[in-house]
Amino acid sequence: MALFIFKTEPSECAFADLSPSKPTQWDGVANPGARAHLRTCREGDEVFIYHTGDEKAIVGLARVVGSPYEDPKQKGLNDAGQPKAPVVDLVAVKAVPKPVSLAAVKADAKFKDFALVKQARLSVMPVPAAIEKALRKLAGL
DNA sequence: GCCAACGTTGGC
DNA sequence: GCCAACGTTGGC
Repeated sequence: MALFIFKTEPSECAFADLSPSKPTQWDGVANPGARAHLRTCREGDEVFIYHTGDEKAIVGLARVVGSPYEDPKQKGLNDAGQPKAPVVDLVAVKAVPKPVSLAAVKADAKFKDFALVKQARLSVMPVPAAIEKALRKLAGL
């Protein structure tokens, strides 16, 4: 079971907009690297929702429902025969007890190679197994 | 197929 | 509001 981080503008699709029961389609991912990560999502994977903008913090935990599929608004396959614009459905699990700010992640040397601080403009990324525990702990999970 | 110019994201 | 990072586009 994998853990991911999805970044979002809270004004676009905030964690609070996700429902615990009715899956929300997570679309609009354009960056090729982010899309590649999105294609690796599987049923039951967990997703930290990170708010950009003024908050800059991991605020919630969600869960992947089903498998990635083609964005109905952008159909088509890439060269590898995969959906060109993959989307996944998410349901809310819960708000994290302790939001993890970007500043807190940056301040901890354990996370210095983490994509969240290293790679700008990546809106979907996996959380490496090596730091998963530390990140969960920071979030109070 | 290279690379300069441009656009967008997102932190500061 | 600025600017660094980085993807994309288009001229050659």
